Amino acid sequence: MSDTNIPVRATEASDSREGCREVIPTLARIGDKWTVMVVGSLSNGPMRYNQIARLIEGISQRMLTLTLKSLEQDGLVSRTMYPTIPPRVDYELTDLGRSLIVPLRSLHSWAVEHQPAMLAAREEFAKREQQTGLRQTRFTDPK
Amino acid sequence: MSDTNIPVRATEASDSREGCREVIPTLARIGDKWTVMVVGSLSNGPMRYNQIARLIEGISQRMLTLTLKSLEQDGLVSRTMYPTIPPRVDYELTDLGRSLIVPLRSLHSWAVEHQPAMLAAREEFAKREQQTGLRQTRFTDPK
DNA sequence: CTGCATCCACCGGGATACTG
DNA sequence: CAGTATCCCGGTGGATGCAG
Repeated sequence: MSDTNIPVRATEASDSREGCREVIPTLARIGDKWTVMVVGSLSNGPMRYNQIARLIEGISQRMLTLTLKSLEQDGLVSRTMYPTIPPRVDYELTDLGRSLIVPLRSLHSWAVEHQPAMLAAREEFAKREQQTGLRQTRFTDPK
Repeated sequence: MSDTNIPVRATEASDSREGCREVIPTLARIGDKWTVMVVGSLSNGPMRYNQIARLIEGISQRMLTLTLKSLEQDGLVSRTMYPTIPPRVDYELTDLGRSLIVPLRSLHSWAVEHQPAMLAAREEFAKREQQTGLRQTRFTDPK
């Protein structure tokens, strides 16, 4: 028995491999910082445009508008306009949008739990860098 | 009864708001498509550089190298070099890296389950766009 | 085979100014 | 208040070439 070299657990292989391809588009849509921030803000209930803007602080009008619009397109956020003067617009998570909070929480847990480990790993890596840097393999002269 | 307008569930408010800030750095690191693809590929066991490259197909050397290096920095992937000729390098998920699969799965589930809903929402939105487009509010003339 | 270095095109996103 | 339109810069990432 035993073949040449391919130890793939074929059972799960395609699952994990193909599986991750499916996450990409979703991740591209909902994975950027502004989207996460906006969804996070709206998770407390409906909000007006400027409320969100002030809450997030650092986001540009442009990005807020774009983010909200794309969220609306994807059916994650609903937009309600009151044609009063001055105008008022409320944004609110849809059921779909709220359902997104679940995986987001999962990510959040992981982040909180493992952030320290990652930072530690970074520093450790930096040190190793320096050490091996002494006998660094330099092909071309540093300019 | 009923007050003016602020229905905030203050209990969870800061949690959700502050909470999402913590996810940002993590998301920035592990949230891009290449990282996800690489982690997904490695979830089946250790792999060599070119194995990954061929498996992912579409990734440039540059991006693969950069992604792997940053993953190594963060302690998510371990790198083992065999100074043979030709050289051989194995990449493998660390425990930390494997732990990442959990939230990734969560995201994957959500993606698979709600992708259709999002697509549907998109098309619906496109239609509404057209309709309201007739009485579109155009301030400046389109050049 | 594994990987760095360089050049370069693209566009994400900030600042600003203007409209309804 | 709630956006829209424009300019513009920095970073992301692809293609190529070269070295251990």
